[in-house]
Parts: sequence; C-alpha cells; structure tokens
Amino acid sequence: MATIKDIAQAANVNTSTVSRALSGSPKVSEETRARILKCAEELGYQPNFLAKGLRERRTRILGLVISSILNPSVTGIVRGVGDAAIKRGYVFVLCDVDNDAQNEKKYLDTLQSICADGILVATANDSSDYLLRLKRSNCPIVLLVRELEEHFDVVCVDNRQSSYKAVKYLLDTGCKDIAIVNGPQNLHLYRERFQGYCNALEEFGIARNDRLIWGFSGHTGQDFYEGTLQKLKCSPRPDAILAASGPMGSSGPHILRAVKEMGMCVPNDISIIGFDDLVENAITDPPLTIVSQPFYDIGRTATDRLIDKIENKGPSGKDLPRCATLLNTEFIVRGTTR
Amino acid sequence: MATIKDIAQAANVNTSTVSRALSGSPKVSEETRARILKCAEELGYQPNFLAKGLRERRTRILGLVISSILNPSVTGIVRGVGDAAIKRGYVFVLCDVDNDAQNEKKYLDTLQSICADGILVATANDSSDYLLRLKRSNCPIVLLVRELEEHFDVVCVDNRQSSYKAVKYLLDTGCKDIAIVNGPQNLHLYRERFQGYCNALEEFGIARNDRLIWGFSGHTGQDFYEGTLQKLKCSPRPDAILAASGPMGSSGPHILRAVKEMGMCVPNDISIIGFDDLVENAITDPPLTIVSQPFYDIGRTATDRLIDKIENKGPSGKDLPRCATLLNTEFIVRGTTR
DNA sequence: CTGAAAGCGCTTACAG
DNA sequence: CTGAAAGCGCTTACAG
Repeated sequence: MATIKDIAQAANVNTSTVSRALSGSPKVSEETRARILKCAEELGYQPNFLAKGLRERRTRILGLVISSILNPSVTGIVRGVGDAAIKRGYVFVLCDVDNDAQNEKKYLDTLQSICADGILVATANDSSDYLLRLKRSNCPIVLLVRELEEHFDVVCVDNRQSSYKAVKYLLDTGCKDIAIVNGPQNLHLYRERFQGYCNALEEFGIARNDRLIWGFSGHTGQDFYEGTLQKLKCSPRPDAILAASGPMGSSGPHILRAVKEMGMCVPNDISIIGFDDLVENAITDPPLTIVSQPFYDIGRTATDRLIDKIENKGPSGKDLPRCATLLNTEFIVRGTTR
Repeated sequence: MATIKDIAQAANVNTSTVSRALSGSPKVSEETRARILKCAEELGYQPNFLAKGLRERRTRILGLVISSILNPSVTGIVRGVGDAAIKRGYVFVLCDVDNDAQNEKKYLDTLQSICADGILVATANDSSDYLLRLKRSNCPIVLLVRELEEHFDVVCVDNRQSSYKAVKYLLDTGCKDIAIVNGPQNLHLYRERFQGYCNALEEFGIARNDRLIWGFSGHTGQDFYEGTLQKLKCSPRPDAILAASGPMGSSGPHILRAVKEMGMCVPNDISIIGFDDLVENAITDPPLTIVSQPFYDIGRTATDRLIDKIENKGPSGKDLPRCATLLNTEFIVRGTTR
C-alpha cells in the first residue's frame, strides 16, 4: 500500500508537507496541496491508522461489550452503535462475551491492547468491579442498558417508570391479581422493574403477594414455559402477568403458550404484558402488548456520548461531567391486554 | 500504560531483551526472563498492538462484513466468528452495511486503513467487483453464506441440494402443486434454491408452472404476508409453499399467517416449509417445518479458514489453494408439513 | 545471551 | 510556506 513517503517522492516534497496537506493544515500553499492530493489520489493512498494511532495516541476504534449477540434485543443496539460510530469516523470491535465474566475479562484486556479509544459496556452488573479499574486507568467508558449505581455515564430507559406504567394499565383495565416474572435481582434494571410493579400496586392499595412474584431459574424459552405452567397449576390463578424478564429475547411468547395450554383465554381470563419490540412478540396470536425500549437510540446516544468524551478529553485532560440519559419507553397495546 | 521501556528500566536490561523475553524467544537466560516477567507483571504491562502491528505488519484484527445485524440469521454467524477469532487471538470489527453498497465501500476502505489482516464477507453478490480489487491488493478474504462463481474461498451450504430435498419431501408426502417464494436472482444462493426446486419437480415429472413461482418485491414481513394473500386469491391454490426467501429473518411466519387468514388448514390443505432455525419459526402455531442452516458453524469455519490463510502467508508469500466448503443443512420436520 | 541501531508510517514542534 | 528531526512502542537483523 502507498505511504506518505511514496506521495512525497511523487510530489517532490517532504513527508511533513504531505502530512500537512492531507490533514488539511492551513499552512501549505494551495498549489502544493493540489499537487499532493493528486498524487495521493493516483497512488490510491489510504492512511495507515496504526501509524497514525501510534503517533496521535488514538485509534478511532471503540469496543462494544455485549452479553450475547444471539439476544435479539441486542441487535438494535449494535446497529445504533455502528451507525453513530461510522458517522463520526470510528469503528468498533464487537465483544460478545456470552454472559461469561471470564470472556469479558479477556476481551477487556484485548481492547486495551489494541488501544481502543473508549468502551461501551452493556453487561454491567453489581460485581463489575473491573469496570472501576478500567475507569481509573482513564479509559473513557459509557454504560448502556444496564446501569450501575454511580460513577459511570449511562444511557438506558427508566425501567421503574416503564414497569409502573404497565402495571397501572393492567390495574386500570380491571386486573387485580397481577403476577410478575421477576429477573435476577443483582441487576439494577430488574430491581427497578420490580420497584415499579410494587409502586403501582401500592398506589391502588393492593398488598404485595409473594405467590405472585415469580422467578424462573433457567435461561431458555422452555424454562419460562414450564415455569409458567407450574405456577398456573396452583390456584388461585392471577388475572395478569407482567413478563419483566426473559431468556434471550422475550419471555412473552413462552408465557402465552403456557397460558393457552392451561385453557385460559387471552385477554379475557388473563392479560399479559411483555418487554421489547421484537419480531417474536409481534407474531404471536394474539400479538403481545409490550413495553418497547428504543434500543437503536440507546446504541446511538451512548456512542455519541462516548465519542464526545473521547474527543473532549484533549490536552487539558479534564473529563466531561458524569451524565445519565434516560430515554423513553413506548407502551404498545396489542392483543394480550383488555 | 506501562511500555517495554519501563520494564527494561525496572529489570535493568535493554528493551530488545525485554521484547525477546516477552515473546518467548529461546535466546534469553531463564534468570533474566524470570526477572523481566516479574517486572512486567508488577507494572501491569499490556503489549501495544498498534506498535506491534506497525512493526510486524499485522494487527490480528479481522473485518466481518454483514448485510444487516437486525437479521436474526446473521447473529449466529457473528457468534461463530467471534468465538473462532478470540480463540486464535484475533478480534473483529463489525461492518453492518445495512444492505447498502455505499456503506460497504466505506467500511472496506476503513478496514484497509486500520490494516485488518483479513476480511470475512457475507454480502457478496454478482456486482461485488470491488471484492476482486481487494483480493488483487493481496488482502485475504473468505466469503460466507453467499457464494460467488469463482475466485474466492467460501463457506456456505449446498442450497440447491437443501431446496431439492425440501421439495422432494413435499412431493413424497403427496403435494402436487408446490409454490416457491423465490428470492432475488442476482444472488447465487437463490438461483441455487430455485434450481433445486426445479430439479425435484422434474424428477417427479411435474412441469414447472409460472403461476407457482412467486416473487415478492418488498422487504418486510408485511410485504410477504400481503403478497401471499394476493396469490392465494387466485385459484387454483397450491397445496404447498416453499418459503425460499424472506425479509429480515424468515418469511415462514408471515406466509403462515396469510394462509390461515384465507381459511386454509395447515398442513391438511397446504404444507409450508421455511428456512432457518430462528425463534420466530419455532413459536408459530403450528411450528414451521424448516431447512436449518448451521450459521454458527459457517461463521466458525470461515474464520478458521481466514486465519489459516493469513498465517500461512509467510515470507514465502504463496497463498493456500482456493477452497469452497459446503456444510450440511438439517431438515427439521415440525407442524406445517404432513 | 545481550545491547545498540534501524525502521514500521505517521505527526508535530522547531527552524528557517 | 517548507524541511529536517525526533518520537510514538515495538521487533529484529547485526555485532559482540
């Protein structure tokens, strides 16, 4: 591949001048610049980001750490990150850690080695202490989807509010006995969703009932299907289910299947609300009423924020103030609620 | 971050010696090596891949060019690529081109700039002439999923055979009037699937009928749903549909919905076979009979092949011979066939 | 077995 | 406005 040296030779100038001309520096005559640009064009010059990065101490490479690319909720994020990144001249290395802390550690080391300019982390949980180490080493980080109590910039949705609104809708449409499929409580987001559920009940003067707080251990759709069957075999049955947690993707379809199998009619006997605007939630019969998270926007916003942090961290070295962005969810009423 | 220079200072040796010790060269005494390793450990040394890459002319960064990350068929590939890459010490930059040739061009330039060691391309079509240019510039390339007539290493499935087998199954189970939802014929893979369809019909002495060769123009599930409705309004109706092409993901669920809406009973009145083992194909009622492509293995195999090409292209400079790998599909009978 | 030197391709003070 | 020099962090012939 042609280098700056080849161009210098062809244009009969010093490499420094080539470098200046290419970077658009004002201190180079229009005449020389034109000549240099022409040579660069002819030689099919592509700058070497490695050399550039080594010198400028930046690579325009980001890292995106995700729990699992097989999770359809994640793909919208990935698209958003990619769009925002390329628009600003960055690319990203995808770190698909498959819900494994060991993998995550390895990827994070690798990102440091390739001198990623910053890292987007969608896998934060309460035991993500290495994130603090990373941050202390001065690596720009933005969290997305999953929030940590403090310290980090984050882009996500207001999970408490979303869940609150969903449950309020159920209560407003006459449901009284609302179950929640709860997620792992070491994740801030599930604690928030649970809190929203509790708040809505409280507002309607309904006591919380452990019988209605479901937690399924497995990670597959089948686990949620079987778990729901099990729960429905105990009477009294609930008249609504908030599917606040799921396997890869959404638990809604699997819960719906179990409900139908138990001979219950949706939404007459029981209402169901799921999370996330995924294909699988749209093609059930009836299609699921959902809380929709703006995954694309989350990815885009987080990336823009990260690049802002990177680029505003000039020689002055002072960071941007911490900032938490809560995007709005959309409540989409379809066929599984009254 | 600590550099080789810091270690040299701490261990009181020359940087060359540090470099040798770290890379496991035999020509350094055990004693010095131990001392150096200890210092490296203490300083939390992480090699700088930029500098390393600049010097060694390799980055251990791959590019993965995909049509759209929103397509669930693609995510299995991405996972396979990631697993194989990290196992061999590589990472990859995800280039999600959103089915846009302009984006693709831009990403490809960027990959060259960051000196990617090789590129995996899942977006090849008959007008991918830039791929030939790239290849001529000596960049290792492996195609996946989508084949080109020649020149390139490729990992995909035998689409003709898969489609042939599916249609043969329909014929064996008594279907006679089999429609195919055909894909864009500028893609080798859809030509192959169509050929397999034709071959099976021919084998059973059934004449091909244009009325049964459906091509839908849009790219959404709704387009396939409406297209199918339209087709079914003309009599006589087919007694089977091979959904050889789809929008993002599979067309199976949308075709099934249209069929049911027209009052047809599946599989009694009509059989349906879809492509790909996606969640959306598994949760329909009845669940779809499908041809399943081993996406994960495709990603893994292609990546291993690419890295082999990269690493065997030593100073000798001679390439590995071209190689096309056809993995097997699996035919999974579920509820939409007799 | 170890060190001093050159070089990968770029940028940027420093002179002029 | 342009050039010569130094340096980013590493590796690798070349000496010794």
